[in-house]
Amino acid sequence: MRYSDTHKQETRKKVVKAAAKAVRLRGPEGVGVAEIMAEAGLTHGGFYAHFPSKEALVAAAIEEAFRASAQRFEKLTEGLDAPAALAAFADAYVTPEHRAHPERGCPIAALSSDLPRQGPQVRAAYEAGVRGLIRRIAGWLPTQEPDRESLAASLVAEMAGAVALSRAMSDAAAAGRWLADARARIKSRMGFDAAGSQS
Amino acid sequence: MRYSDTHKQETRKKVVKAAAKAVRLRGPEGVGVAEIMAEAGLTHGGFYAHFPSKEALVAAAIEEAFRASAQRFEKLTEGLDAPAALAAFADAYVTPEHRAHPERGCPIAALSSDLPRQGPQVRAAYEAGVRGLIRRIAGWLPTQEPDRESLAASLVAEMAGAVALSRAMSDAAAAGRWLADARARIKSRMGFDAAGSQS
DNA sequence: GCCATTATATGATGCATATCATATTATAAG
DNA sequence: CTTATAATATGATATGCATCATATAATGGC
Repeated sequence: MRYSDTHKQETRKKVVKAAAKAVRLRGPEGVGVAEIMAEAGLTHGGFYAHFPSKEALVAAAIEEAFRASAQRFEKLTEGLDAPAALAAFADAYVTPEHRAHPERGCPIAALSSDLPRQGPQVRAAYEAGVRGLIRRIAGWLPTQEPDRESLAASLVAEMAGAVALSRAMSDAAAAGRWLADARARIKSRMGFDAAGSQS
Repeated sequence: MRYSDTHKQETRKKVVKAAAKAVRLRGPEGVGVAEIMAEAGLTHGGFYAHFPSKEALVAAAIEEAFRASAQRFEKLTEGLDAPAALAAFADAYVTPEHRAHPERGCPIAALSSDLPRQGPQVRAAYEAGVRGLIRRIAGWLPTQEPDRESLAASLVAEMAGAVALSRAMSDAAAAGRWLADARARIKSRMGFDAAGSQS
C-alpha cells in the first residue's frame, strides 16, 4: 500500500464534510460535484474513486450532517437532567444563530422540502436521522407522558418548522423576536412547566 | 388588436397554474421552463413574451399557489364560527391527503427549505403568502389570547412542519397515524378546548 | 534512488436548460 | 378576402453539470 492507508478515508471525510455544508446551504440540486470537490481542496476528477454517484455523496452528506448535529447537542446537554437538557436543546435550536447558519444547523430545518424529491438512498439517510432525533427527545420527556414518541415528533415538527419559517422572513429583527416567542411556546409544551400543560 | 384581448392573459394564467403545480411537486430547481410550457400546452419559445425570467414565473407560481390554497380553505370554512373554522382547517391541513399531494397543497409545507435559496422576487411572494395565512389563522383565535399573531405563527410552523416531516416518512401508514396524533395536538393548542390549555 | 501501485488531475462527452433571434401562424379590422 | 399585427413555434447559443477515460503525481518498499 503506497499512500498511508488512511489517506483516502481522510479525503473522503473532507469531501463529505464539505458536501454536508454545501448541501444544507445550497440544496442538493443547487450544488455541483466539482464545487464540492473544490471546497475540499481537490478537483472533480477523483470524485468517482470515492463515490459511485452524486446521490451517494448527498446521502453521506446528510448522514454526516445528522451525526454532527447530534454530537453538537450531546455536548450541549451532557450532564444535565432531562428537563434541563430539553430546555437547552430548544434554547439552542430555536434561535437566530440557527436561522442564520443552515450550513452548520439541523438538516431537518435545512432540507425538509427538498427531501421528498430525492432518491431512495438520500431519503433513507434523512429518515434515519429524523427518527434518531425524535428518539433522543422522547427519551428526555417525562415518563408519565402517555406517548412520548408522538409528543417528541410533534415538538421536532414545530421546532424545525419554526426555524424554516423564520428563514423565510426577510427582517432579521422580526424573525428574532418571533423565534423567541416560538421558543417559549415550545418549552412550555415540553411537559416540565407548571401543571396544567396540555398535550 | 388581433387575438381577443384576453387571450394572452388566459394563456399566462394557464402557464402560471401549471408552474404552481410543477414547482410544488418538483421544486423551483427541479422544473424547467420548457416542461412547464409543455404542461400548459405550449412550446418553450413563447415563454419570454409572458415573463421576463424564470424567477418571475416562479414568483407568480408561488403567489398563485397561495391564492388557490387560501381560496380552498375559505370555501372549507365559510359559514363556520371561529372554533369550527380552526378545527376544519387543521382537519384539512394535517392529513394524509395533504401529505400525498404537495402539488395542490400548501406552498409552505412544499417549499419551506427551498425558499432561502431563491431570489428576492420569489422570497417576497412567499413571505407575503406566509403572512396572509398567519393573519387568517390569528383572526380565528380566541380574543382573550394575549398574542394571537404569535400563536398563529407557532401553529402554522407546527402544521407545516408536521406535513413536511410526514413526507419524509417512507411508510405511508405510519405517517398517517402520526399525522392523526399531530392533528390532535395542534387542535388542542388552538385555544378552544377544555380550560387549562397553555400558551 | 527506483518501481509498482494507489490517489488525484486533466480533459472529453453528452445531456439538460435558460435565454434569445427569427419564422410562422392565427385572427380582428377593413 | 386581404392585411397588419399580436401570439406562439422553431431553432440556435451558451452554459453548467454528471459522468467517465486517460494521464500525471505521490509514496512506501526494495
